[in-house]
Amino acid sequence: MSGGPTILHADLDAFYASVEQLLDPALRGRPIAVGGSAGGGVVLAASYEAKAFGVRGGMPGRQARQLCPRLTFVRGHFGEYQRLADDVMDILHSVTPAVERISIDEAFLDVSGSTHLFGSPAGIGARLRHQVRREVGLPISIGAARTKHLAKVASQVAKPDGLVVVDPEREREFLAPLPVGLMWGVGPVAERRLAERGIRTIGDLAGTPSAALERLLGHAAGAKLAALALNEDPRRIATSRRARSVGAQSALGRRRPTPELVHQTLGHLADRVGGRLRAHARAGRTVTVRVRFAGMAAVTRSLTLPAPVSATLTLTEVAEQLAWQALADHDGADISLLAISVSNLAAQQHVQLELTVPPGDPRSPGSPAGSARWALDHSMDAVRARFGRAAVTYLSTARAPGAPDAFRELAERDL
DNA sequence: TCTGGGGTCCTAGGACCC
DNA sequence: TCTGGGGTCCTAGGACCC
Repeated sequence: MSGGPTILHADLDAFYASVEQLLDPALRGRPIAVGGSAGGGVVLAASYEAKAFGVRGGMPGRQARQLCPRLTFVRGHFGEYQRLADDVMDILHSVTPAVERISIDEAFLDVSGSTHLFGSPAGIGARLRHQVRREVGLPISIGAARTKHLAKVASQVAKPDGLVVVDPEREREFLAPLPVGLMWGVGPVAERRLAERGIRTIGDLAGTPSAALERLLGHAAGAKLAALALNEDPRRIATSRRARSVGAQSALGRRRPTPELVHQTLGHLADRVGGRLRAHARAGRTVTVRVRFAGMAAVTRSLTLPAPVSATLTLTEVAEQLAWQALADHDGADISLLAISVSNLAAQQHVQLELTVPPGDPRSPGSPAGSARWALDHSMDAVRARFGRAAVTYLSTARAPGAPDAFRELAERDL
C-alpha cells in the first residue's frame, strides 16, 4: 500500500524565540529566553544560542541565568505567535488538505496525493521550508518518512533548520543508533526504567521482546513502544478531532487557601472554561479539580453529574465543593496551584441540559435562578464577542491570577 | 531549583448490573 | 449459603506530549 515516505512532520524551530528574533533584529544570533508573566517565572522558549548553554523550556528563569549569564529575557508577543503560526499552516495547506495540526507550531502532512502536482515528498519538504523562510521569515525543520513516528523522529534529527528523509529501505539503520528518548511516549520515567535494563538506543529497544517491555512499562505503553520500535505505526493523518476535555489552571506561588482566594481563583477558571464550552455549544458532565500544594504534591477530586453543565456559576460551585474536599484532607497546607477540567463532553443543545440539580433547587434552569444564570452567561458572552474578554466580568472573577490571557489562548486546542 | 498552561491516554480498585 | 464470569461506569493518580 504505502511504499514511499509520504508523511511529513513540520516543526518550527524554537518557535517563540525565533519570532522574537524575527521581530527585533538586535536579538538575532544572541542567547534569548521568552518569559511568561512579568518578572521571574519559567522560560517558555529558548533560542538555539541559549540552548547551547543548556537553557530549556520550562526551566526556572533563575536557573537559566546561572547557566547563561548573558541571557536576554524578553516578554512574549503572544498575538504575533498565533498570527505567524497560522500563516505557516496556510503554507502547509497549499500542498495538501491532509494537514493535522498537533500544536501551535507543529503539524503532520500526508502528501501521497500531492506528488503528481508538486513532485517527490523530499521535494515538497524542501519547497515548504523555503516558502516558510521566504514568506514568513522563520526556520522550520521537516522530516519525511513512511509513518508518523518516523517522520517525527526525522524532524527532530533534522533540527535546527533542516530536512531529513527516511528511505523506507533504511528505517532500521536510521533508528538503531538514536536514543530511546526520541521515541514518542518515552519520557523521563520510561527512559530511566529502560536504562536500568541496559536499553539505551532504539536498536536496543527493537531487540527487546514485547512481553518484556510490557512488564517494564505496563501493558499498553509496552506494546505500543514495541510496535513503534519495529516501525509498525498504524496512525493516520486526522485533520480534525473533537476535544475530550477542557480545562484551565492558575499557578499561585505559595498561598494560604482562604475562602476568598479559592472562590476568586476557581470563579475565574470556571469563567474561562465555561465560556469556551458555550462558545462551541458544548458542555460536560464530569468536573475535576486539581489542587497542588506548596511542596508540588497534587491531588484531584472529581464529580460526575447526571447532565452536562457549562454555566459559569454552576461550574464554580461544583469546583469549590471539590476543592474543599481535597483541602480538608490536607489540613492547613499552603497551595501553589488550582485547576478545573471538564470532561465527558457532549453537545449542548438547549437550556434543559443544565439540569444538574433537583427541580426546585435555585440552581435548576427550571427555576428562576437557573434561567438567570443562562441569561447572564449568554449576555456576557455576547458582550465579549463584540468588545473583548475584558469588557465585562463577574465581580468575583475580576482579578485574573497567573499568566496573561493571550498566552493561555496559545495553548488552547480546538473544541 | 522548588516549575506555566493546555491537553491525551492508561491503570487499578470499587460499585453495580446481568 | 456460597459461588461464576463479563461488562460498564466512576474516581484517583500518573506518565507523557506540546
